[in-house]
Amino acid sequence: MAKHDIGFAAVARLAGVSNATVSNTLNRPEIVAPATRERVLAAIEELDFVPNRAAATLRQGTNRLIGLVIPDIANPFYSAIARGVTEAAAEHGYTVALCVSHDDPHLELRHFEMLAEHRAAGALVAPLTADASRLAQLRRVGSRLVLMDRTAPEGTGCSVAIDDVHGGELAVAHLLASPAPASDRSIVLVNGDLAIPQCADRREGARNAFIAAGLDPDDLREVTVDEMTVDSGRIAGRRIAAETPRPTGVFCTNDQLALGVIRGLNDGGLAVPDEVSVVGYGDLALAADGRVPLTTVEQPKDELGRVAVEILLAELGADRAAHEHVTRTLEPHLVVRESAPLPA
Amino acid sequence: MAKHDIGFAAVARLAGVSNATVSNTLNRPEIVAPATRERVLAAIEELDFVPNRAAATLRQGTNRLIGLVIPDIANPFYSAIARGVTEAAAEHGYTVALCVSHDDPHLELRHFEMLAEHRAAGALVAPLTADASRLAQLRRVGSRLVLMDRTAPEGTGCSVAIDDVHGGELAVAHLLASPAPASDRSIVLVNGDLAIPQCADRREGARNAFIAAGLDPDDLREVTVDEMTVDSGRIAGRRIAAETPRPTGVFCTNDQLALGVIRGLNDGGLAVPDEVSVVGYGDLALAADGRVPLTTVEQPKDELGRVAVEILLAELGADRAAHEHVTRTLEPHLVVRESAPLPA
DNA sequence: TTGAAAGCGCTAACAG
DNA sequence: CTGTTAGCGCTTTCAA
Repeated sequence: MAKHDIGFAAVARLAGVSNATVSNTLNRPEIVAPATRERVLAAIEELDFVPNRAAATLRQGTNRLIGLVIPDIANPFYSAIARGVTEAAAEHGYTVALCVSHDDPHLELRHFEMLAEHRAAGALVAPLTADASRLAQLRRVGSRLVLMDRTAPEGTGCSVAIDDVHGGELAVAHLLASPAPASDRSIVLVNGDLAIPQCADRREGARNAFIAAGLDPDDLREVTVDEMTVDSGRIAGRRIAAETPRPTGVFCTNDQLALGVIRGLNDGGLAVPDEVSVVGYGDLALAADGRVPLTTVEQPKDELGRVAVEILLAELGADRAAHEHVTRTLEPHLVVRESAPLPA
Repeated sequence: MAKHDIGFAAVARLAGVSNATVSNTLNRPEIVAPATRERVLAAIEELDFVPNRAAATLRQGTNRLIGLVIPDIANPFYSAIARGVTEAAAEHGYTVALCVSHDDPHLELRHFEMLAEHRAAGALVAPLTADASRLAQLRRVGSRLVLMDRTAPEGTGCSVAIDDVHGGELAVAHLLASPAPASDRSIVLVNGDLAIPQCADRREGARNAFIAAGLDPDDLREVTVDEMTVDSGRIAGRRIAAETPRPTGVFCTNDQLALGVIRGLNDGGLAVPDEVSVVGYGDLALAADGRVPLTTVEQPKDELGRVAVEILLAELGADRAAHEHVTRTLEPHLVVRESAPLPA
């Protein structure tokens, strides 16, 4: 990279010091006499010297590199996390290695091997499937891991997650709060596979909202879709429009689904929000700009990424043995838009 | 990362070979006798040995690491590129360092310094602003660069771009092709700042379409917005709805703008596509799912990323001096949806 | 086909 | 506060 590869030796010679002093000016400037420091810095400038991190990594056994392992960078949920991660990492002088797993265990493992070869300081992982054995496999690599958007089982490691139970509760409480008495309301939950922890949590929150309102959670009507996409949402929306009693509110566990449901409801002759309110989840960019701006639960994705970095760095600082695993939970917020306005 | 840091020496001892042979087994297996190779591999397995890339990098002076430098990873255009880049890089055994510049020249420079310290093989850069001096500064770092979504000036380096002139032409040709004779049509271009090369190119394409249809390009009506957002689009849409003659088609140079324009047009009492057709640009996820599915120009973003990686790797393979700079141009495609349907 | 040996550039004791 | 020194683990001639 640097033209003619210059090392500490050349800088030291030009500055008239030893290379230990060059190292110190770079890594612990405070212990170097100001005058010496100036001379070294001048020599560095003069020679266009670029320190070689590979050498430092080799010597120290660890690299200021963090792996970010996610299923898909084009998915806005993950790319928002990635933004938080890159910002926080840059602030701390760490480089981020972007590893996209496409949720392929083989690929994911290869990424971990690469990170290990680079002697990465650790990795932030957002696994799509909860497969415990895979996570165990990951930890086996020995690297420090922080799980994102998933809670690590009992002291197996650090993690940051979003409180989806609370998010589900916010959504349904809002649907229940509208003018008519709660008992007259009929709410439908459109959800994905309950094996996905997020789906199960959001449902639990929805049921909690019923309980808090003095209703029987089993009165929550549920529709399950195979894929959490606009298209399946639309099909679900049509079906819901045809059912009786006509629902007063629909909570979809993601925004794509909600967008589809609104269309499906419209297809079936129901107006949103005039006849039915719809709440989504996730607050994707498309939420605000759909045919009806979506009321949705906003997840602090940026913060999730930032916090993951901070937890990892804290873990690195701690004594290997002394370290207590940390689990942080972030709170989502309701963003009220037209698809489910505030009660009048 | 590896438990107790094992090196070639330990593997060599266990396999009863020298460490040169271990190195060869890993890097040039074909020159090692099969029996020997087996023994080495077994020892590696046995010891859970993870090679140390820092050592290799130190020795070789270069790292199998590619920097991806973009203004914003949460922007779907860039995250789509990132997907192509990570896929292609992984296929070639390269690691991707994600560097988000927020279009801050300082930050960008710091990222380049980091890449240089890591002895990265090169960097793929998508600069938001075309500032030539900044690009020159980047090349000064000495690293191999490939510009993305921008054409490198005359032999200054490699680049991959999308043919936005052609894209603009596709969009307006489609608007002009609808049933009524071309001469009865009135087209409005809603565009951002012409100082942005993409905006200028798309406009040029739009004018080319007029010429191709035998019309005077100066008859293309133009509206310029400050920001290319949904909100400014909406304002522009309202203004356009109030103008006479009423336009038959509107071409917006990005999808956010198009979404806003549709709303603004609706606000002004014009139905899309019944009274006015609207074409966007970019084919973001939100294009398909807005209030009216958007006809738009799809940019091959994934491919842009993949091609950038390939160009970089080709450049690395070539002799430093012998290398000819490569400029590739990718063709966009029109995706026809409801906002501007095919002529009946 | 395999081995011996010389560093790559940096850090971290330790001594001065 | 600064210098000396001994590697970190790998690649790469050069010989055998």
